[in-house]
Formats: sequence, C-alpha cells, structure tokens
Amino acid sequence: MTRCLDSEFYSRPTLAVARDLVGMRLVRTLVIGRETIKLAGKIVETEAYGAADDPASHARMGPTKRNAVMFGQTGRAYVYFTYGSHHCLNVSARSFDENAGAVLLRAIEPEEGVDTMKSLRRQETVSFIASGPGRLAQALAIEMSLNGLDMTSSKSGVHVEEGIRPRFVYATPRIGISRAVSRKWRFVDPSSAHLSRKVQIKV
DNA sequence: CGCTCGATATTCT
DNA sequence: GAATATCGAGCGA
Repeated sequence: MTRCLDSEFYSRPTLAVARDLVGMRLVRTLVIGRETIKLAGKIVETEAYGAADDPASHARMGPTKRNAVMFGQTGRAYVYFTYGSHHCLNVSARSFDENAGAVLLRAIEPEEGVDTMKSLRRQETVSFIASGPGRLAQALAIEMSLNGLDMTSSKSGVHVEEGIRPRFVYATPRIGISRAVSRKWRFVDPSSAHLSRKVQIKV
C-alpha cells in the first residue's frame, strides 16, 4: 500500500509543494454502480499559484465564491471551470504564513486505466491524453462537484500517492498568464514526453 | 508544422 | 464590456 500524501505534505510553501508533486502519482477512483475503476498516472507538470502577492493567481483579489478553497484547509481539490468549456484541477497548498495557495496539476503520464481515459477524452492518441489542465481534468472525469474534496484521504475519489521523484525538475514560467510572467513557478519532469508544452531550453 | 479563431462561465473593471 | 491558470478545428506553407 502506497502512502497517500497527507496534510503535512500540503502544509508547506506552495512552491515547494508544486515542485515536490512532480513524480508523484495522481489517482482517481470512479465508482460506477458496482464497479470501481481506478485511473492513475505520474504527475509530470505543475504550477504554483499564490495569494495577494501573486498577480496571476485567482486569489489575488481575496476570497470569492470560486476561489474559496484556496483560502481553506490544505490538501483539498480546487476545481474551476474556465473558458466556458474546461475544468482544471488544483490542490490547495500553503505554509502557515501564506493565506492562500494552490497547485495546478497540468499533466500526467497515464499508467492505469488508459482505456477509460481515452473514452472519457474521446481520443485514441495516448501520448497527450492527459497533457494540459483541461485534458487532464477530462481524462480523469473531474467536474465541479469535486470542488473542496479532501485529497488527503484515498477514499475521497481523488488523491496523490508517494512516487519516485526525478533527481531534479525544471522551473519555467507559467503557461497562459499575462501577469508575473517572469516568475518560474511551473515545474516539469525533464525526462517526460507528456508535457502540455515543450520546455524552452535557453541556448 | 505554426498560426488564427471560436466556444462561452466566471470574475473583474 | 473585457479578460481569462484552454482546447481543438481549420487553414496555409
């Protein structure tokens, strides 16, 4: 039995949590009638989002109905709907001296339940089946009803297990934002071929 | 391959 | 009214 990451793990600086989640294993448990389906994959890409001091964060203006989870207990699923068609999955994480924070899960390498992910995505191409926050959410059947879910329990439906982390991770600017572009708060597994975008290597 | 554009909920101005 | 933590279709080279 692999250890489920607990609130101690998530109650650390958001940046550290985002970095350390790379290499961990994201697990989604779907119960359909009498059947239990397990979907899982290695996290290969994350982004950290902070509080008032982070102009790119949903939490920058203070708590609202949408971002409330970022201000609550750590280790909770922060799910939001964006661009009118996509869900994104985050996990709340912060140290005690920060008042909001979350880590956006951007990409996994599918390991278990690949066929179910394909049918949820309506795609056959496996290489990018869960690469990109919208695709990841669709491949794992993430919806608004999961917002606020306790991810520190393996019974909740979504949790993260201990995994083998790479020796180091790349830190790059976050994707799709226009403020605080220079902050390198995106973390990727250097050896993964399943990233939502290729890492720009400086020459 | 790379670029443009439409979809369209939620929040901000 | 404008922007957005996105994706995929359509088009041209």
